[in-house]
Amino acid sequence: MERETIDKSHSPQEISRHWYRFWEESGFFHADAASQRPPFSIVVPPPTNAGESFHVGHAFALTLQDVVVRWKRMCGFDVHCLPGLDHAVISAQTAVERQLAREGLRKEDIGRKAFQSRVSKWANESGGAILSRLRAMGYSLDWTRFDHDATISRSVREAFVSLHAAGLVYRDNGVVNWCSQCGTALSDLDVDSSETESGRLWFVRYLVADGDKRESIVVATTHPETILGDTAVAVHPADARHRGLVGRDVTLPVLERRIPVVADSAVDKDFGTGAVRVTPAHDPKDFLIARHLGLPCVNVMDERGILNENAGPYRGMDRLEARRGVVARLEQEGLLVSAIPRQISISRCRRCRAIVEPRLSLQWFVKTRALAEPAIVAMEEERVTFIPESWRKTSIEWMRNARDWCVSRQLYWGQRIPAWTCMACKTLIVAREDPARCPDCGAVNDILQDPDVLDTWFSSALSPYSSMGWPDKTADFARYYPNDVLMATPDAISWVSRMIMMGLRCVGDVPCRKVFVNGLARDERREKESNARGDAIDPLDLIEKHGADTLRFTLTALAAPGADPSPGEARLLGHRAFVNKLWNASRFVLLNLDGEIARPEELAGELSLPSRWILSLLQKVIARVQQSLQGYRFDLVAHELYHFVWRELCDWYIEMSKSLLAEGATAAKTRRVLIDVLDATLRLLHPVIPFVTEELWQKLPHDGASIMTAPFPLADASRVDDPAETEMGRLKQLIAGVRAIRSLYEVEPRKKIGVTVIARNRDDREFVERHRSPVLCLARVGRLDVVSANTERPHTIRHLAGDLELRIPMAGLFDIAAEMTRLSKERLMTASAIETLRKRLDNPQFVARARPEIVVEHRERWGALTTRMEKTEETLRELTGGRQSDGSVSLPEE
RNA sequence: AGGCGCGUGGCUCAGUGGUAGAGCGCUUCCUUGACACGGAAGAGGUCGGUGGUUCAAUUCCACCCGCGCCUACCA
Repeated sequence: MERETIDKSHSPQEISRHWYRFWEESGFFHADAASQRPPFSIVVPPPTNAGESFHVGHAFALTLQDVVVRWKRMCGFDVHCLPGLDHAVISAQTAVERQLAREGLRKEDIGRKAFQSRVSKWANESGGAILSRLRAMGYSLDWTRFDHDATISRSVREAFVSLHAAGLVYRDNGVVNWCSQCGTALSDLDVDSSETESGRLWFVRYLVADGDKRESIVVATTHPETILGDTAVAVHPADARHRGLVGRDVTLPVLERRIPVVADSAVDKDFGTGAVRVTPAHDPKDFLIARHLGLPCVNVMDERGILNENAGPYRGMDRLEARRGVVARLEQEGLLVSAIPRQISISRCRRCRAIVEPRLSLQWFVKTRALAEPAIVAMEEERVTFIPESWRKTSIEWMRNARDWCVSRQLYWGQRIPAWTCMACKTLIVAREDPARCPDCGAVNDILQDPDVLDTWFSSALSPYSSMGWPDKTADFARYYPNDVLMATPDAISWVSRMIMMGLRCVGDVPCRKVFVNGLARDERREKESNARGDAIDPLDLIEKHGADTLRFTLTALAAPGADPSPGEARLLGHRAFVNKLWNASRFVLLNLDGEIARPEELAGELSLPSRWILSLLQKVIARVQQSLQGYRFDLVAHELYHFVWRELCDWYIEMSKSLLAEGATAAKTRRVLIDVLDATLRLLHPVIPFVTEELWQKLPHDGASIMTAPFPLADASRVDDPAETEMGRLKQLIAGVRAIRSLYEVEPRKKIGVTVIARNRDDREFVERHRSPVLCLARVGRLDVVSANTERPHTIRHLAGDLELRIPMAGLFDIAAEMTRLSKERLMTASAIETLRKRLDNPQFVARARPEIVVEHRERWGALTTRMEKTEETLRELTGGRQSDGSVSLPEE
């Protein structure tokens, strides 16, 4: 048979590109709605196309997702998993506005149409960068179904119109988060309010109008410039200090406007002076008070954050300029009582980082509470389950507290709101199709569409079914909805919550049955990965340096529930070494295939101990890996396979196979076992490290076109062989025991030594004889004797390897004092272990109340330790005798 | 302030009501034909603190301390 050659190490870049193209061109990623196989579908949380592309957090969630996808596919499922990419309307628009600014232009200068085509171009480039990273990571996504614009806009209209008809979407004036740099409203989730800055709390005196000059009320404010928009001063109705002023007017400083003093229970009596200025256009709470009491609203700022005509002398200034002006004026007029330093929390736009201020404007809102109720019920009834479970509570909590969601954005780029106004009769029309005429007055002209677009998350929330062609009744939708699972990062939990609300409302079922939430990716400084900070790690750099398999294996191994992975350099190197180890184990197998190879059915006959042992172990590994995958314990999957490959297959089986391959009697079967075990191992590893496993699998004798369509291994109970595992355990202990003594006495690694085993009985003797060959080879023993207890020679190194007693005569000198120190330490350790057990066994309560098998186990352990103790003490006595004669002992050369 | 989570060897993390584990790092020795991205052997932890439940607590409970994430408030 002609076999491929294999290098000493592999080149991840080349094989990755090669195999990804092969998989994609072979159509292995496609879902097939006509398939007879059971369906399995996954919702992809779309990476935001925000120009910063794709960070480690995405790589983390998507890697775990691809592990599931590949595993399910190998288990025979027809898997539906599409690449996702959301519009990120603000980011896209901001990026293009910056480009324009460099050309000295504003979006208004080039017009909506031209602007949109520029954003579209930008989004394609930026999106392309993300999509190429998804490929580089090896994600097996169905690219043939990736079509993110055409159907989405129909889905969005359908959802919006039906929600509006049900009264769950409405248009109203409201105080919303306003980003004056982006020039748009933002939802609560678009705002980052974690930052504080040093500011001041100013105390300002408002004089009572028509009153005594001494009558006044003092209010506190952190934003003095907005007093220009005050329309009242509010106090608590039960506050005795101010009761007399309620109903009277005060004079607004600077503008000299008369405003009333009102009572409202929303005021906190204990804060500041207990009197609060009411600025309905710039504070959500004040807005509610004003609405309640019928107070006017005065907006003093335009959409760019510049003070407007309502600001009197400060018109045209920005906020800080106006603030300085107002403060100076108040000081001049003696109305500034005091100013104390204070940390003020500031809100920033998550996209452009500009400071966000509340501002009154006409917007579209989604009634979150009403949508949340059925979603909360669905979670409580476990129609959606969370992994880890605790996220359910977080999601419910989020839904309970969510305020109405502002979904309109004053942008040029994004899904236009399907609402029109008839200029003739002012009727508001919300419709699926562009209206040709006004349904009210019949006008055909001057029906203007709302200029606003929808929040990115509005359409993203629909993606679990919009991507399947909803609202059309497509075969995909019928087959793959609801999705089986959604795999998300923790910061997407509010997005997931909205998705569940929208799914239940729009299509009447949850978007997915399970939500898996992974840990939060951190950088090497253990800080949260952040796009906004701009120094996030680009997974592409890691891939180029270490290979996608290494990155994937690292992320998988770090995916312990609740743990926050940080794929630092050292960690990646450790896992890269594993990939290399696997490569070289495969190389060993490939280089040893010349010669007869037993047919699979021949393994049913007699087999060597190591072969029985590794096959038995493999079954257990398969079972544990399956179980871990089912429980989303990706960390355990990685650790299990790491340990099996390195610590069992390589360290023991491959080592022992060397002598088995050298003997005619065992060689053919050993080749078969090596191939079978490696083949199964590669298939087990394929979901985690797809590229290298494909490369190796293709080089090995194999059936089928690709490892990714090969069946995932199933445990074969008939191969489980506990006696073989026990026997192998004893053998490993014997070899390790000799090695430990060699190392302790710094025996030259090349030098062969002699070992005598003290056989207690026939069983011990036969055991050693049976395994003479691996002991000679793996422990570098030149001569192995088995003697009865009465033939032991004094003054040799004595060692207990498990239950076997070894005597190792050392060539040359050995230090009695050192040997005694070692044994004394061992005696001490053993004594303390015996003491602990003795105490328990002497306690009548323990014997009476502990489970009987525990008591038995304690007795057995106590017995074994006592025997060990006796041996150790015996040796110490012998050594003491030896020292009495000459202080050290010279032993004959072996 | 509230919700959730986390505190186990130098680092990152598993785990368990009854002998404390892994990977990386560290120490010593070794280029022996799969692999120096390697091999062999080691060192290293009173499992955050205090109480409680129990024959027995790193594990269960309570409180405390420290850290993280999220939400809210901040005139």
